[in-house]
Amino acid sequence: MTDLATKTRYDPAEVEPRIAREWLDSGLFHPAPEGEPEDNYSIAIPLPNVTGVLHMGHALNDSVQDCLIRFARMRGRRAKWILGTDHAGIATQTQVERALAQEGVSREGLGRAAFVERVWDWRDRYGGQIIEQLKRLGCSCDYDDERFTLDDEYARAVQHVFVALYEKGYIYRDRYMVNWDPGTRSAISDLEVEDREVQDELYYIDYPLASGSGAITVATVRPETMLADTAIAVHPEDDRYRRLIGETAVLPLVGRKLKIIADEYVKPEFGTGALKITPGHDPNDFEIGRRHGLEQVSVIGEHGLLTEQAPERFAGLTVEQARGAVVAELREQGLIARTERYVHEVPFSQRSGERIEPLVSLQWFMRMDELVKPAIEVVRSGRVRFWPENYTRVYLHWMENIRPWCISRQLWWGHQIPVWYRGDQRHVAEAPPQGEGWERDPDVLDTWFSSALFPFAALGWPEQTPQLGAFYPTDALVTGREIVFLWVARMIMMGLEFTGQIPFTDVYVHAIIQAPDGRRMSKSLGTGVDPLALIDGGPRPPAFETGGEFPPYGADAVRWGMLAMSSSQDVRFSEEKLAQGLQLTNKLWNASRLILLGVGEDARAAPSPSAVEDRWILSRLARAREELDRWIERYDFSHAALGLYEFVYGELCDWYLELVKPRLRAGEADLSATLLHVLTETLALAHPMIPFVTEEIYGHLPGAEGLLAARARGAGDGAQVDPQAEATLARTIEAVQALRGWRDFAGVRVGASVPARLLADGYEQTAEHVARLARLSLTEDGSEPAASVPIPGGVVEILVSEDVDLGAAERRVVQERTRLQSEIERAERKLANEAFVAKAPAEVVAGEREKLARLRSELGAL
RNA sequence: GGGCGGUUAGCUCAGCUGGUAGAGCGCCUGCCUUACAAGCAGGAGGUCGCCUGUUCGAGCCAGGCACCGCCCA
Repeated sequence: MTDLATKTRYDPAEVEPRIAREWLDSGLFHPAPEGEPEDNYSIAIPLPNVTGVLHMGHALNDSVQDCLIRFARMRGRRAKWILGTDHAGIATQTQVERALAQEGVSREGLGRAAFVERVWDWRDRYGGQIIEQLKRLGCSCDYDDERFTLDDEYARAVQHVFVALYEKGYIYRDRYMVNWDPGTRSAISDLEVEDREVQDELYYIDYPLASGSGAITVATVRPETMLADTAIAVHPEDDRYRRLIGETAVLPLVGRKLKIIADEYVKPEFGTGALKITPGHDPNDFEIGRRHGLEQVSVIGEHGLLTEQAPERFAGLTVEQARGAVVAELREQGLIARTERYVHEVPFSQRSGERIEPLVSLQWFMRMDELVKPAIEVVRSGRVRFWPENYTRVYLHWMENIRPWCISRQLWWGHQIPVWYRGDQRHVAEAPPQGEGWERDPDVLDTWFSSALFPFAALGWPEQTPQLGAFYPTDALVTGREIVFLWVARMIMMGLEFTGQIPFTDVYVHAIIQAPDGRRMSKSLGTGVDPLALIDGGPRPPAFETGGEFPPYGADAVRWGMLAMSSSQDVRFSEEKLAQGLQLTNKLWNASRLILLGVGEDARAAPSPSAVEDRWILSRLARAREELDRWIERYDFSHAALGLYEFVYGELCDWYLELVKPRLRAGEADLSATLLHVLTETLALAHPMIPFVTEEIYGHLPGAEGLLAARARGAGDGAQVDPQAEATLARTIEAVQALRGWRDFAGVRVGASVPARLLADGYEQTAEHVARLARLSLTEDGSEPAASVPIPGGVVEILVSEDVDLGAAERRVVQERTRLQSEIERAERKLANEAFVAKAPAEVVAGEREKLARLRSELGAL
């Protein structure tokens, strides 16, 4: 244990590993599966990706969750933070493929079984990294009960769900337009697609009319897809083209006959007002094609190469090459009327960064229209609440417009779809079919399909396990807004469908920590911060102005800083907040030293107020606890963090400890007991936010038993609000501040004790405090005052002495008089305003009158 | 195109139902005062993005504008 007497600075690097070990060994984070979910408290962690390492988003997300978990635990609830990692299909597969590529091996070369084995190896070797990092942050997850979404047990839950939904008719296979990601060579869901602005070339192409009388010109940014055109569409009201509706054009280079159709989707003002329709390669055209019963032609295949359905000379080309070839031929034939620059939004894969190729392909889909209904209901009715609540509308809007979910992925790493085929036969079941010749569907499920089951599958569902009985439904789900749809909404739907219960009651959507440039932190832009570099010290990201190294802030400072930054809107990363957190830990450390080195070995914590300041600090403590509780219950962590800081600095250290120092030196027993009590309770208040330093200090308390983390807070402390003591101390503090300000202005030497008379009411119990903290020597002497300083309830007259600069004192008086006069004028003007007196609420007017009276008497006293 | 949020001190952010603007950092001055110099005490610094309105009174309410960010299509 750290030596209190000599260590004047709190040293997180020395303390944290030791405390972390104690916590883990204690078994505290691994609660027995007992009791009822209503009494217990649980949170399912947003599954970190096995390939991942901690980033700033986690640091905030996990600081919040641990604060909630520790808070609940210290209020006597059995608290479980459900831990797991996600197999992260695409991300993991890509990472392993990249590693293989270095060895010159391809996934295909290796074969599926061997490849999957390699991924497992990789996962076993590197997959635990983020879990170790959570321990470094001090997170009190249930590490003894960790899930992986590809564990056998979990996989059974996933298959069970697939089969059940299939049997209900919610899961089906269909040819449909999907977002094909050529980078990962898989379909991806709408939610994994992002639009980016791109500058393209808009080509105007003449399509000759079959009648031979001229041509119709269409505009397109993707001329290569013309090879798959099956119609031309115009707006039904467009006079320029009305006469052509029903006619036929001839597709250049291919010769296919294209019917000219009318559809309201076409915007007459865009391009020429005539739109080539390519149902096989454009989502909007796909819909139009369905409406008009058009043929679908696919000239682009899954590898992004032109297929045999294209004219032979194009087959096998890449999309890029095909565009060049098509444009060249069209030019040769004089069919390109003109081109122009065109800036527009184009879908890209968030996974690979490549441009999405919309393709029609055979995929598995999930109907959401039925599942969505109860999931909308539970949010509408408030059984599931969003914090902040405006996410309710965002959620409902998305849910009300939900579309089928493409759940199959052309990957090898993941939950392989439990469907087998033999000729025309299809077997959908958790177990493989009997007999020869069956072939399993090669696709795997979207990773989010399995993570949607996490809150209950992690607890052993579909078995009715004790864990499930004790901890499901969970209480809160803490997340950034980017996965509200990807994950939160789907968990609610799956939870309701399969357990008949909401998976959690509260969804807290927290802020996003931005880089100093006001944008999302990004590794590639060099604006990402590694939380471990903040804890241990390490290089600042290249894009940071200050450069150099982060000092080692320690886990508590990082956690406190994260919470302090976590307001309801996005915030820029603020290293100052971490520094403030470090100051707080250090302050607590030193305040504890003062107390612990001052009280006797045999002192024990107990509230034993014997002076007004004792009642005051107990009162403030009670209030601080009440406020902190309320803030945390409302997921307002920045106020909770700052409120704690304010209590520790502004009340405990700056005033209470200063007030009681003489009594502490005198070895007063009641005071020792009270001090220990106040310290213990303060540590308990602070612990959910800054667990390490508080646990460490707790270990030094005489008579302390067990772990602070396991201690119930506020247990039998009798701290209560005492308005009388608060009023007394409020005026005492104000008086000291007024006097200190005056001293400084009047140039009184710092150490000098100034003779003065205290002529004010309400200082019966605290006159000595005022005198000591403002360095006055109080006297009844009737000599002429050099100055008089207004304080609440009266005035302090400063007597003439060699330490008082009379000129400066006089200037101070003049300044003060001017200020008072202008305030008096303002109040008088307000009260002279008949409209104000007549219409403002009576108490406001009365308040103004009181203020005026007070100002006048202060002016008089000068 | 639709929607949401933001704009307050040099920086990062608070500011509850409208009643003369706050914190931390930074800056200035003074202090190594026996818990803490990663500290203590004191101080300077704001037309609350712009315009119009409602009101006795607007950072807060309403309408408009500008810029920034995010979400959905």
